[in-house]
Amino acid sequence: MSSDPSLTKRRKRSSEEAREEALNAARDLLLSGGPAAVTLAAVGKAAGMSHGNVIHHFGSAGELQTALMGRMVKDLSAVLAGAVSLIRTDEAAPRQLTDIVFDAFDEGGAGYLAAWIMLANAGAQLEPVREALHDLVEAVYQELPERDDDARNRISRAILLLALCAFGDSVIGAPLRDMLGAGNEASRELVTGVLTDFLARETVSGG
Amino acid sequence: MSSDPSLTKRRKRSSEEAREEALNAARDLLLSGGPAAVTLAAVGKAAGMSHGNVIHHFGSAGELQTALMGRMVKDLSAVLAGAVSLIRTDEAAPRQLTDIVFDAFDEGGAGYLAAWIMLANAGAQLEPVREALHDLVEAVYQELPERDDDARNRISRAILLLALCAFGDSVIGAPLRDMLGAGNEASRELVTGVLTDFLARETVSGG
DNA sequence: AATCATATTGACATTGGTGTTAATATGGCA
DNA sequence: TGCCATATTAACACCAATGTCAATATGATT
Repeated sequence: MSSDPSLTKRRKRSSEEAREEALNAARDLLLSGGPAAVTLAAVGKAAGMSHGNVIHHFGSAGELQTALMGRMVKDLSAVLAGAVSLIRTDEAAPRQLTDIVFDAFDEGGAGYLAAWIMLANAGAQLEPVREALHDLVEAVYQELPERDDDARNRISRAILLLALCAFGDSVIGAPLRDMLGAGNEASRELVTGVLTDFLARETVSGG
Repeated sequence: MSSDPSLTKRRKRSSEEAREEALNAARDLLLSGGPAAVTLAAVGKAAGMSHGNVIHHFGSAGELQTALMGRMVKDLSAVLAGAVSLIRTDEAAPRQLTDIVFDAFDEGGAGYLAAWIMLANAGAQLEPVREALHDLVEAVYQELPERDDDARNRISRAILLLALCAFGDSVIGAPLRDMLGAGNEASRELVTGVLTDFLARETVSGG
């Protein structure tokens, strides 16, 4: 009467598996319920383990937060790196670049995460993004027919605007677009237009 | 030995004064320490009252949060309304408009607040901003020499981009600009340039 | 001055999140 | 199969934040 395999009391995962499942649960909780929803008990329940076990794998609640931030920043960096390789192989129309970065920020929850990081005064956590952004600027730059300091500068500015808008849109875009009577794609179209201008202006000097 | 006026044990403010002082303290705490720093005890201490008194004036911690959100949204709306009247009197160069909105988001802490609101799934709190944005679009629109649906649409998009960037820059702008080697004014200059394009394009059709 | 409404306080109870520990089950390995 | 490292758990103590309440001080009004 106690041999039902579906009623297994415990399930022993590897340390990495346990961490990964807990981080996935924590991420879902953050996106659905905000920072306050990311508690040890809630994460444990969502991941199918006791809250004590979560502590066992991360050390403390704070370190769980840090790990979550680190993983999502890593994901964002990976997506940006993907954009880099795409740019280097394909011709990567501005709209593609826009979509990649926008998707990275809202699908992966990177926007909410970044906002959380900044609100928590943990801006240093974003550091790994620096290299990814740098690579992205460099990749776009290398695609330009005319390369000089001014061009690289222009690309940097374009990426800055792209990142600002992608972040902003992921966090507050929905209500803002609604207030302004703009469609779902409005922000992306807008940024794509600006990017196109920035990239097409390589023959004109100054501005 | 007990007649020192500076040692007054209690100070009885009006209900409105007490609320205002508590909200100011709560706002400062939010900006300096993040959402987690806004506790009844901390707010009370910063405002010079007991935490019980804070509850007495707001009803609960949640209602304090709601009140804080409401006040800061109201402040933001007021700043935007100020931009409207400025546009209607002065000629309001794009850079002025940029500065007003950017300042509203980072000086008043509206950016952090909006991020907090969105993270907490309280997006409905932003509703009062709708009218302010609408008025702003209308004010800029009325300044255009050539007014038609397309022009109004273009203004809406410009305001959307302005708001997205102002919000994004106030929350995550500092680290992003640093990563991209851009100066403090980079975001504003960038947006001003785009705004100028949007406003100057009134003679050209389409795009 | 006496009265009154209420802003204010301190002490208490409660709840929820965090962290600790000892005991237990699990899966790999010899 | 038996052993062992460790993932896992339940029960505990602890603390911080929230909320309640009775008592008190304060400023205004009469």
